[in-house]
Amino acid sequence: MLTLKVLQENKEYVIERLAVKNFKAENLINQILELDQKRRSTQNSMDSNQAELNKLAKEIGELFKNGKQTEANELKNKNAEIKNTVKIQGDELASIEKQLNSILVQLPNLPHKSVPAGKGADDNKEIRSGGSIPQLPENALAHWDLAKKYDIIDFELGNKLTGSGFPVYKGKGAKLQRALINFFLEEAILAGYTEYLPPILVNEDSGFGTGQLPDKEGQMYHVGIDNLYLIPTAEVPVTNIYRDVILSVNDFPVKMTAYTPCFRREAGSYGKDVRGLNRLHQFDKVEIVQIQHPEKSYQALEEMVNHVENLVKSLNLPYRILQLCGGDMSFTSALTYDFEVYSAAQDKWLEVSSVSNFESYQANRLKLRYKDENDKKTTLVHTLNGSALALPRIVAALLENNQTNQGIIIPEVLRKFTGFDRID
RNA sequence: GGAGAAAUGGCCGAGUGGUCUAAGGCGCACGCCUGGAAAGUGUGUAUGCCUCAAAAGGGUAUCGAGGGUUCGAAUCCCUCUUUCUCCGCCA
Repeated sequence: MLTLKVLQENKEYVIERLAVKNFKAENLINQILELDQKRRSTQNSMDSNQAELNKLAKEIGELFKNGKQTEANELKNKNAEIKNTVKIQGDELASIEKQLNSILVQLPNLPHKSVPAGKGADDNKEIRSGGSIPQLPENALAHWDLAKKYDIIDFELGNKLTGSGFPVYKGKGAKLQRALINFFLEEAILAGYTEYLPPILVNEDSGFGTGQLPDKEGQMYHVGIDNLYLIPTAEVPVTNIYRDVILSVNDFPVKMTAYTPCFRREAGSYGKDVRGLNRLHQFDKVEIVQIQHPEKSYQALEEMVNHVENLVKSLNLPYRILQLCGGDMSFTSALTYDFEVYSAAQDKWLEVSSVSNFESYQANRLKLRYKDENDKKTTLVHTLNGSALALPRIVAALLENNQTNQGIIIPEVLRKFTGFDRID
């Protein structure tokens, strides 16, 4: 969430920036500033009452010790009144803080200066592209047909076991998944990321820390009996490793990677573009996360974009990189690049990665700070993450683009992980 | 799942109602000492919020978390969480 400080000091700027995300902030900010005013005066008054109580308690103690019962009892009466006031003020303060917080979390992150205004996907800006679109044979098939032809992914079986959107990978299809996961993890490790294997169920605090709760509650599967959530991305457990942590300057950069399955309810997106692997309820993904000094976070973002670009390049997939416009960006992001690969038989661009800088927005929720050696103050860090990469759409594009009459050709870089060079 | 024990600062650890403004040690930082280092020695060493133009300073809260008793709680009571030991179950 945004800090109170930025709202107090740069109200007009915040309103202007949030308009880029098509968000009208003025009313909410006014409410916040008013509540904050109340919070401070209440706290101020409560603290001085409490100071008075502490002083009286000491005096009463002294009087008892000296055997002056009567005087002690007089002071006790005086005490009771102040104590009651403190109690009322404490309740009031808690209520104000609760209100304040509930409004504060409704404000999205400020988009970076470079973010273009826009309503949706059509207004995203292409940064660059690469690879070449393949010439497919006349009888080219979409990946769901190829999956059936070579018996490597069974969508109907997933329906039987769980429901739609939970495919079953089989034989070389299953091994291809494992190979991709290994390839992506190895590349991340080579790039200096530390591998983690985190839990895939998280508690409410973690969901709040990275911004999934309370805004996107309906998008996560919830295990009610234990009040836990299935993660929609490894970002959640991995970033939360550093919840409530104070780093020192020489801890930077923190670079972490993790493979996890990801679970998304995708409520409201039935019907369109959900065929085959295009949109699933469970899928595999390798994620990269960085925790950075605020001055270095945009440099880190570029580094992460380059990392992801090298992955799609090495898989020989035609790709393009988009900078998202304000209207298409997530609630928590300050700047996002999306990667899309071209899936030739479907004739579609498919999003396979999203790389974002959250600046201090998540850090503020996470209470993730660093301490400067010189001024001894704590400052919020910047957090970033990106998919590197999400598997299903990569598999879709690989199957479709690499189909030949002799089977599906496995990209060179994957062969040491698959142990085979084609699916036939 | 059942029974018992425990949770204190970066770490170890003392502390069973007021002198806790949390002993002592380790670590770390800075100084002194030294030719340099070690040893020795001195000082400092948490976080949030409020106050202050800022800094300094002051106030307040925090001893696993949340409630309660009391004029006063690290200390007493209740609930929860986690860890350890034993029992049960189990890949």
